[in-house]
Amino acid sequence: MRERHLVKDLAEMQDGPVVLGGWVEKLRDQKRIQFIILRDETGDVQVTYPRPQDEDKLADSVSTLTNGSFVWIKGRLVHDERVKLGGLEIQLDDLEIVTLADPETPIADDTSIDKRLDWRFLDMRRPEMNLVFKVQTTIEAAWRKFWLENGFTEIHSPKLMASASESNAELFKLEYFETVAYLAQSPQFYKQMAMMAGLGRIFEIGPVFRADPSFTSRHATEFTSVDMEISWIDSHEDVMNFQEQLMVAAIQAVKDNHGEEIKRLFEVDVVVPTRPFPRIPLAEAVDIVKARGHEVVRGGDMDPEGERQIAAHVAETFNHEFVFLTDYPSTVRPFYHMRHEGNPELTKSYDLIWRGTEITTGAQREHRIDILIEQAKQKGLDPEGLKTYIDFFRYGAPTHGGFGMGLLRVIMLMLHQPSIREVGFLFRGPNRLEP
RNA sequence: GGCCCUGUAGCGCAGUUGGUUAGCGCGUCGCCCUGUCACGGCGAAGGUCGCCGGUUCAAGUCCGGUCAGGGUCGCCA
Repeated sequence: MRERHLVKDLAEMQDGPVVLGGWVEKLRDQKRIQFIILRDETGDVQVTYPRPQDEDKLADSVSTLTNGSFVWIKGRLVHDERVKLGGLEIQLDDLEIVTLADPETPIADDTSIDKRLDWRFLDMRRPEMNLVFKVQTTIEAAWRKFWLENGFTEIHSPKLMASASESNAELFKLEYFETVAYLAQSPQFYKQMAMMAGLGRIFEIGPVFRADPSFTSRHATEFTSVDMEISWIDSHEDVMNFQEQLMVAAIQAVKDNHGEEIKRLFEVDVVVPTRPFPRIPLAEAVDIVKARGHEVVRGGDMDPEGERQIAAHVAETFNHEFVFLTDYPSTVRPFYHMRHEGNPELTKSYDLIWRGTEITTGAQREHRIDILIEQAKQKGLDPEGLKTYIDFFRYGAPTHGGFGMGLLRVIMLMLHQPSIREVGFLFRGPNRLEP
């Protein structure tokens, strides 16, 4: 493989010969001097070529360049205060055109997100987009580091299933030889299975699918779910405690590695949250929101405006961007959430809200098979249809709990972006299967 | 799926009460330009006004339908 220098390293290098590979961001083609703004995945640099005489092949070659063309540049690095772009430039010695680009691009920086998604590979040449995926990589690495240091095992659960993992709604159905299969909408049952398998602590980062015709800035039909499950917990408080540490680890890592660049490109200050995060029982949160003038109409659950209101309350009262809403009513939670001892109306569950957007649902799970079956029946589910799942609990089960978190929502909120579409590699929604 | 909004050049937009040849900025192309850096100057190309139908002497403009997109709600992560 041909060695090349990266633009981001040039500032620290001494003047001398360099080789760069990248694409033409802008060509300023004057009669006597030519400037190429060259970009690679790490930054922009000016390449300069003063035409030595009227007839010059290299200058003619530069003139053929179009924006977006991929090229090799051979030249000499020169630090020069005149150059506003980083105080340095490359004096061009040789140009190799790898591929010329069509001169007119179908999108520009101010193009709406939907058209930019059509041409995502062009959109992602923007430094902001490059940074988004570096941030994502840093977040996942921080989580993995935390998990590995705390004795977790990684699992990869199947995404093809014979039946629904939770409800029959929102399921994608597909042909499967002589029968049908469904795409997993959650690894929920499998990560619980791992507890009964004695794995103790597990995590999974993987795709999930929801056939939900939802048109909002924070929903997709396929997205990456971050899941964790742990045994031997006393309550959902133990799960929240782990999640806090994960969020702090990720945000600290992003701040350390990309804080300045995020400030420069997104004008966002990355704020590492303090622990513990505020915790508010849901019933109390509903009252707080009501006192602020927003009546939550749906029975005992929080609506999006309520989540924004409670986030505003928490920001004012605790100066905190996160809040755990805890102890949701059993009416709005799935059958496998454990209920409070002595109060079956409430579950040992929580949602994590970050700046007004829900990013996580977590809970202690019901591990006692007879109670689990009873709760399924109360939800109108047929235990026969859940046989594979319920059998997990038949041969001994530890107490356990966990959570699922939307990766794109975390990144969207981290970078203060208006939509998960801005921060995903490619978006999948009810109206989008391409590219 | 409900409600609201938007579809006009490659991109972002303007278009008056329905009235001649549909404009502006960016981009693209051509010529000029010795250090530009949002380079600059001069010029040019580029349009089935989302689509179908209706009203009218006349529709980008009004009406109906339809398609696409956005926001929001429901639902969730």
